[in-house]
Amino acid sequence: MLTKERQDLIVSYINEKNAVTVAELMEEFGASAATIRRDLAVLHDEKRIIKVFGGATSISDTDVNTFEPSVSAKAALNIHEKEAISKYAASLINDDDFVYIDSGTTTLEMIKYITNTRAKYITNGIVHAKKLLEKGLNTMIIGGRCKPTTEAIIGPDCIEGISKYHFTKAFMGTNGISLHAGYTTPDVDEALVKQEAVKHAYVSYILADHSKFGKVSSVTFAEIPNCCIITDSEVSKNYSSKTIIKNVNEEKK
Amino acid sequence: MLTKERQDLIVSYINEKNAVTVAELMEEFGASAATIRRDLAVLHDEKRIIKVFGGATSISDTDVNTFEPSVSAKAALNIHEKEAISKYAASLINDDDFVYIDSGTTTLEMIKYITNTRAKYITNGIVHAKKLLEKGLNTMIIGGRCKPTTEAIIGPDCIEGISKYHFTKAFMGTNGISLHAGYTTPDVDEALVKQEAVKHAYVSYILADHSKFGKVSSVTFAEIPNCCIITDSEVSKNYSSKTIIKNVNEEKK
DNA sequence: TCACAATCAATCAAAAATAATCACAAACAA
DNA sequence: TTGTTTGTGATTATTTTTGATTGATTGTGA
Repeated sequence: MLTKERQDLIVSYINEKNAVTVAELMEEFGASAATIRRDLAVLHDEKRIIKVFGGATSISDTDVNTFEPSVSAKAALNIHEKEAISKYAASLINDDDFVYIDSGTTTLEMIKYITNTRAKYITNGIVHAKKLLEKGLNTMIIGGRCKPTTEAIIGPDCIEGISKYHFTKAFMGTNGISLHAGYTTPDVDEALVKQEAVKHAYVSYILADHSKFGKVSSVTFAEIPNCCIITDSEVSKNYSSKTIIKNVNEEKK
Repeated sequence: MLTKERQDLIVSYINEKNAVTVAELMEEFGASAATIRRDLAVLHDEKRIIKVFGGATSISDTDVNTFEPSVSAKAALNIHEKEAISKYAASLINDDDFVYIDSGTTTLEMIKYITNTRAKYITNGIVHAKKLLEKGLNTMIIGGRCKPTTEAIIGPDCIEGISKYHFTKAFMGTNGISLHAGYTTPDVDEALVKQEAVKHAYVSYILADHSKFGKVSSVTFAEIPNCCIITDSEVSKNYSSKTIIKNVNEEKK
């Protein structure tokens, strides 16, 4: 049997079973443990499966408890909520807007629904820039150091780059929203970038589903009143007294 | 049996079976292993099958890479030459180098072969940045306007960004090399970016297969003596008198 | 906490597969 | 005819894959 063939079959097998042990795969394919482990290692690198201690699991079976899941794994969470939020956010873009799009999965989802081709777009997400380009939009990217896990652009060069511009609208992701800590994110470098972006935007929108409320991450990048929150369901009135809250479910009715 | 005829049959056979070994094809077509392998190599270059260790698989069951450049058709030309050039170029990178990687398909190919994880990398290609990140390399990206077709970053912000840095090595692509017009490219904006990159690099390497020689495109971005050409076969001695020419075929001996 | 078992990564040698080279034969052109 | 090109098979050195071994790491239960 071809090496490639066996690896393809292993992926199918794992996707069907959702989780398998090395011993199980040895039995199934008649190969040694070393070979199976090597296969799992390359398939893991190719992001076709997820290698775990003792075996492997399919990609869709994501682990929700990781500190900061990789872009692909994280994207699976709260799909419907994100979709509604993203669609509404995209509809806010007008002609002649100069739009900043923050890195992150929520804002990436939003790009799918952007229809305005007359606005100008700028982002610090590598994947975001590519998606914008594929839609034929007028796209710019901020320069700087690239963070491996989230594929976001960060660092002093990035902040300096942002400081030259003045956006009419900024669409931001966040990891936590709380009354006393404001908008927070786990990475200090990303927080600095977000902070600068919000500072240079006429209006900043925070895209966040209900699960983000009450959470606090390591670093604050903006205070609650500085941004307009776009979320999917009712939240504490404490937030609405300080900023405009667009409840997407209500909007759709 | 005609060579061409046999190759067509091999493609059909592989498409039907999805994956076959060389031994299987020897049996089926009564040819030697050498002949079968030659056929597979040809068919692989023609993108009609995918050659793997031990045999071949059909094109259809390839993993759909979500981030492949749409230029795949164009990229099929001069595969072996580009591969040899790319490998050699990648081998030039040392620890502590600050490497600029120009946008374009040749330099994208080169990233595959980069092994040095201690060097720092910076690029104006969006896909390039993503590939570098996926390899776990220390990656930066230049900011600026994004050009839709080539997914390259260009414009005044890009040039200003480059001007802040000093690269130890720059790896550049080109559309034409000629004695009187120097290195040329069709797009004015891209030319300006390339010009600035060469200006800020201690050594600039031009990656170009033999087909680029004698060609002239719209805009010149550097003169012949300013860069070191890495190419695949002998070219006019007029070039070698003005710069170092690394003949990859000779290098391999 | 500890010990123990299971699992893993690194290494090595053997086997399999490959690429490069050579020589031969058939097809072709002058 | 003669010389050249093209395809083929055999040979050989190199590369890839594989399974076994070993020492390190991880998870489990006392």
